[in-house]
Amino acid sequence: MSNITITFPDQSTRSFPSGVSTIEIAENIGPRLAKAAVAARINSELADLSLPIDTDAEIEIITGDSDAGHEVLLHSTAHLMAQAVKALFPNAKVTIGPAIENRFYYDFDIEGTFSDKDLEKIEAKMRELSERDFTVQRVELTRNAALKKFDDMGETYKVEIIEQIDEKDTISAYSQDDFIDLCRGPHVPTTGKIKHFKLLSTSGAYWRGDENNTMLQRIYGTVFSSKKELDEYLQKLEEAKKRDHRKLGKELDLFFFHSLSPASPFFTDKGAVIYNGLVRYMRELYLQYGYGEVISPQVFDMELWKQSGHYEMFIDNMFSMEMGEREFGLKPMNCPGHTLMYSHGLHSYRDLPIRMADFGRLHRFEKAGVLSGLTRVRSMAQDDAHIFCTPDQIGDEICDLFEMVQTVYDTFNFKDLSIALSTRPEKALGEVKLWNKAESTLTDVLEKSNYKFTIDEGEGAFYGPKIDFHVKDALQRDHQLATIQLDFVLPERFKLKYIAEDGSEKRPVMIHRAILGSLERFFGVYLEHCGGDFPLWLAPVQVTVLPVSEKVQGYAESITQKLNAAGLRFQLDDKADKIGAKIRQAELSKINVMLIVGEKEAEAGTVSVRRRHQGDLGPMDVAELIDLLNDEIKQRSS
RNA sequence: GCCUACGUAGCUCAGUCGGUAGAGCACUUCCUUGGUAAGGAAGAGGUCACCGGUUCAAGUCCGGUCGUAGGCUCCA
Repeated sequence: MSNITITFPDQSTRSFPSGVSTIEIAENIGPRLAKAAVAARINSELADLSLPIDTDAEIEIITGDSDAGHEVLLHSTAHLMAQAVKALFPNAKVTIGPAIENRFYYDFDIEGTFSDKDLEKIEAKMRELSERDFTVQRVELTRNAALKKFDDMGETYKVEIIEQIDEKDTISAYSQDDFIDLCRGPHVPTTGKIKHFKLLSTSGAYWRGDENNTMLQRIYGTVFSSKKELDEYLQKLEEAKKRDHRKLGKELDLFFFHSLSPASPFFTDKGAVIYNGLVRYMRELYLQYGYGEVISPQVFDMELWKQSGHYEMFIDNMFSMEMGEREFGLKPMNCPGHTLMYSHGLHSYRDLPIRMADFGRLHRFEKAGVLSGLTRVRSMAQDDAHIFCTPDQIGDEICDLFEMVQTVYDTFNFKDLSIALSTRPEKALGEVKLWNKAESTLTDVLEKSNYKFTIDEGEGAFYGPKIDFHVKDALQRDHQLATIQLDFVLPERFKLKYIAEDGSEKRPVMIHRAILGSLERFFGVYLEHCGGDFPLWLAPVQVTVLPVSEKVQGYAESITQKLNAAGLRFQLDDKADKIGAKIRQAELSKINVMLIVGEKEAEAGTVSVRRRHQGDLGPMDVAELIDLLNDEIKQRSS
């Protein structure tokens, strides 16, 4: 038998007999590597560890703790789960079971549904199947053989999938014990490699994601290469639950919902301080960047929405009302109203760009099933603005916007900005020519900027392409916040114009843009990001005065008068509680600054300062403290 | 909209086999006047989401409605 040369990622080479498998190579290198191995990469192609290699090749041994290995592990665990389900529910039909980020799922067509008890049983069965350590065997089939095999088994979904596989592609299946599943692979060599897994939840899911198809039963689960990683992941899920903005919103008394106005938040006085703080901050930036703020109507004759295209594209998401002869629509967006404001007067090219900001309340009738806390609501406001400009002003405007976005995200301590350009969707208004022009303008500006960006084909708004900004929060979750959308359609529909240098009438371009996005959603995302520990400038209660006993009530009141005069948001906790209880209460309410005043302080004319999560900072002069706090507020430090 | 789960005091949650409702925190009052994360006692607080059905009897069983939550493109 001849020998072949294997090249490793570090470029070292070794000779092996032809027909050697990656697992044999791994064993040759060391038993620990062989144990951790889940798959191989042979000449950059993912493959099973058992695949015989008969020519010179570059190989990489993939372990479960790498990204590629984790994906293999996730996918193999989905198979193990399918095997367990088929063992416990022989009538279940399998469909698909891919790996997704940190999790996997598998959709089954079964009579009835899976209960939590079923999940436990399935997980127990999976443990049993894992311990029996079956060999996972790859089989390659001809198209007809595959069709016959899965048809004989009654796996109609698999038959449907095989029918759609490209005739040129190899059809493969993987078996473990008596279970066989159509799959491209690769997979772990034996079921015993799958140890640290947990089933997470069940839900309904439509076959191929189409609500006209059969509803399948989906089970989500996760798996890691070590118990430590699994525990860390589960812990992260717990942490996310603790920081859930709905939970924090209730605990900190910031907002609530009522069934008589579904999905429409009520912000309490405390929540409104934060909400208005966000608005005030944006207004300051507007002043700096040359925006003018307007106030526009809430309700418009349907005529407007017909002209704008919303009637055609968005009516299912609009609140509407009939009043006598006329039909009105509650505005879901500000843009059509803004075109009316633009058209109210004549504009010279000298007036452009006009940057029209509006915090107007918007209503969108979102489907009941998609509503969620503050992140998906029916009543909201945006830090919305429309920029009316000439086509050659677009570049400068977008550069300014990039700068503004960066400033805002720095203020809120959001790192890891990523940018996506979304292009023309299937359901779109306007000529393809206009779309192409808009898309190439945005691509140009993006390429000139230093930002990295990806392209989301077909994800644009129906009136124009857009640039979306994503950030990562404190738990590394991705959120889309800012958006910049180019629009050549609305100006056309509303016949907007400006008088150009040569006296002719020209069509302006509209840029729709929001930096925080919806204030409601931003509120929720930021609440989770900061975990309820708001910076001083946004905190609903900035300072609380805690008298040690009733003897110093008068002195405590004199302190609150000074705080009041300094324009700070304060509280006085003059309940008959002991100081420890008052401090505990203030810490739980996440109040930034606690001022403890007792007889010592009253005599010296000072306050003892305690900052949230920091403990006792010692006595300080009140005037001095107020200066420090006002500085901190002015700088918006986080 | 569809699937599943849930809805009991302001909040967090018990409530077994169907027999008319409970705790802790918060609240009110009283005692305690204290020094950096919970002093003590008493009291008040409920149309068990809503509507209907079964039953001698429903928080509990059945049906419906409303609301809330997790999902519903991530190609075998």
